[in-house]
Amino acid sequence: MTAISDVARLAGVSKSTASRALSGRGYVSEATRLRVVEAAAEIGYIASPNAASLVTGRTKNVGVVIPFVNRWFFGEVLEGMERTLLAAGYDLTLYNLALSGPDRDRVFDFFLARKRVDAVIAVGVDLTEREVEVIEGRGKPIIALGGTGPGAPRLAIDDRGAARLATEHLIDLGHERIAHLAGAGAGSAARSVQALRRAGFADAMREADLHPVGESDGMVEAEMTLPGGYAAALQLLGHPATRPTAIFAASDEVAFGAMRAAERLGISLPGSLSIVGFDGHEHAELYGLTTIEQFPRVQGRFAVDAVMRLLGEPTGDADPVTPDGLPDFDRPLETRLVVRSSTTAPSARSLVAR
Amino acid sequence: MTAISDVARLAGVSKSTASRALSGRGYVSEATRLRVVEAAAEIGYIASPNAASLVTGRTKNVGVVIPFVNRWFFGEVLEGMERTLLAAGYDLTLYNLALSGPDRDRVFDFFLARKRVDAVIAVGVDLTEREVEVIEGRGKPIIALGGTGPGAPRLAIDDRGAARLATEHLIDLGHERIAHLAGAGAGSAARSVQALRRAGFADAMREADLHPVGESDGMVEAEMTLPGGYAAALQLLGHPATRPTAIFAASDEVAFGAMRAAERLGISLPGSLSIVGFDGHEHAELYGLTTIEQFPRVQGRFAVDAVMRLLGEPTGDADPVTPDGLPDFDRPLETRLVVRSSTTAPSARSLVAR
DNA sequence: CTCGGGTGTGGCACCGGTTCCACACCTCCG
DNA sequence: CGGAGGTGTGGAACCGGTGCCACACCCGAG
Repeated sequence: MTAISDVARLAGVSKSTASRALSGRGYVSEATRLRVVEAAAEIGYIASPNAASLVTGRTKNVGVVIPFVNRWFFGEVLEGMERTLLAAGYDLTLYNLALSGPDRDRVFDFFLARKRVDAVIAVGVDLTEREVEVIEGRGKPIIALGGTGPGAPRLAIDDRGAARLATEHLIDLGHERIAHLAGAGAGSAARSVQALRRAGFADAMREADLHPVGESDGMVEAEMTLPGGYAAALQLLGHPATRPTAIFAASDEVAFGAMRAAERLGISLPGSLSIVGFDGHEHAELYGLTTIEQFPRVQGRFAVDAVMRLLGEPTGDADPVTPDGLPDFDRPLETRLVVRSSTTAPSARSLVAR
Repeated sequence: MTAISDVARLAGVSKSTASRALSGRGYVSEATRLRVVEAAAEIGYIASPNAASLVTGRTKNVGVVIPFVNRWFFGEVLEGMERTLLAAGYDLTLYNLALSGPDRDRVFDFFLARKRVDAVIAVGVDLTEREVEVIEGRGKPIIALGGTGPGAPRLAIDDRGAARLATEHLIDLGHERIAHLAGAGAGSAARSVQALRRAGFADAMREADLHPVGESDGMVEAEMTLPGGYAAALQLLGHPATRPTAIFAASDEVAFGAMRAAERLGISLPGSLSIVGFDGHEHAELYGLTTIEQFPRVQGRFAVDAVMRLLGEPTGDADPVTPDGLPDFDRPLETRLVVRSSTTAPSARSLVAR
């Protein structure tokens, strides 16, 4: 519609001067700069990012690959990223891919490979080497937030250590019959994060010389949702004889489902059953859930800041960097155990029942 | 990196022939088309969308404005839109704007006004006339999904009618002391949708000649979240003398909060209190919540289909259209009352206590 | 006074595609 | 047999910016 040449004509200067005046690069006298800016405002000129990208090779757009938007953790991360990107003048293009398969390949080989994004952030996705190569081969940074997989720089919490901490909290309270509601990797997403949390649970149990209750090492797989936790907990708590006195759930949503299942079965909380979750869900306080807090909104911001650094954009300084100003991919992101009313020492009766 | 001229050279044809062969427009002999396609595959050529948009004016990118990502309804809508867009070969650029103010203006005046999106979908946003004008003035379609406000074509449920239906369900069960947990418009988002639901509640009460309980016409404002519903319900249920026997909550999340508050106060459900929600949240079944179901994932698909129609793209035929093949913006989207265990007739005692 | 360097501006090529137009060729029909 | 019309291809302009380069001017230093 209105191009920079229109602005230039109206301001009585050349295209190049108009470009310099509007972008702030190169020499322009203050007087002409003002004339150009006014002319631009007068005709409602807005630069075409396409044309600019074509020559500069920068799109000011970041692609975000995320398996879910409607699980609390992912939604928070996404909101954190979007706000930070918007503030930096960047667009966020969303690729919501739940599964592996042709759709996933199409996203990496076509959508992300085109020159439409400057960088890629993969949230909770186990990237394959090939996927990382496709993106980096086109000269774009790709970073992972959570998830596992080789190749890409990663920002992540210490899932194994945090899971161990959660389990140790139960052990310290005196529990001996402890079960783990482990996340079942729906699709490929974040499957191995669940494996890390399992390992942390096993670490703590082994060290305390405790045998997990029930079959399969005291772990029951649950889909990482509230109904998933409910179903798995029903199964786990079904037989009073083998019932654990405490549960470590792989996520708060799973923990909420387990709480609901206990309620349904008439098991009082925390009297007969302690539950600890993982995430720091916004409802955890209301339900009195002890949990490992992580801070997904902040993580989203850190991920964007890291990408901005890799792209050479100026950023704030609140995020972790190494001394040379690059993002610090080695230091784990912050987690914190928050003890609430869902965990307590096991009752005398349940200890005897052992 | 690799441009179409490289492909052309390798295939031994001109740029224009290569372009025709790859895009499928214009005459190309089958033999040359094959040669070009092979050459492209050989060097891993992927067309630059920027260059194409520059001349065609189409970006194959849709901007989505949405106030929250992390509330169930909005998350579902977003996932529905993203899948549908991806299938159509379109990108989704996300603008998560919770509030009015300079950020919001910046999104409309700068981000959306640029030639980077072909169309805009605003979800649960009360668009101002100016905002619609900015987008349409640049020749791009803008449609609203839910929300209110003038100007833009809108796809929406019948909020008022559905709220009335929910309230009538309680009245039909015999309740007379009914309260409404009304949504407080956090920021500007969807405020007036909450007003429509209030009006539907009032319609039903008036028609049944019932006086709402409590001050302010039996309505207590709640933030549209679970903790919001909890806090508001604590307030509403605090005085046994004025306690309602039934609550219509403006959303399922508010209803869940109210259920939690009732539990905390020792009010048995549904014996002493019936609750009906609004949305058809994925946890409603598990908590036995009677609710007005709507289908946000499908709504997201419909919204995208409507935009595709406006852009002249071929689409599936599952969505509502008028006889002339344009999106049907007049027919309300589907809702359905689903009765579960959270609603029942009031107990004899509570009727006497009246 | 001359020369060097900083400042301000315009011309022009270029990014990577699409599309219009001209042209060549072939076929079919009157 | 000539012309109309369909098919296949290349040349070149163009989309809307950016950035290199040349040039003009001014000022201060030698």
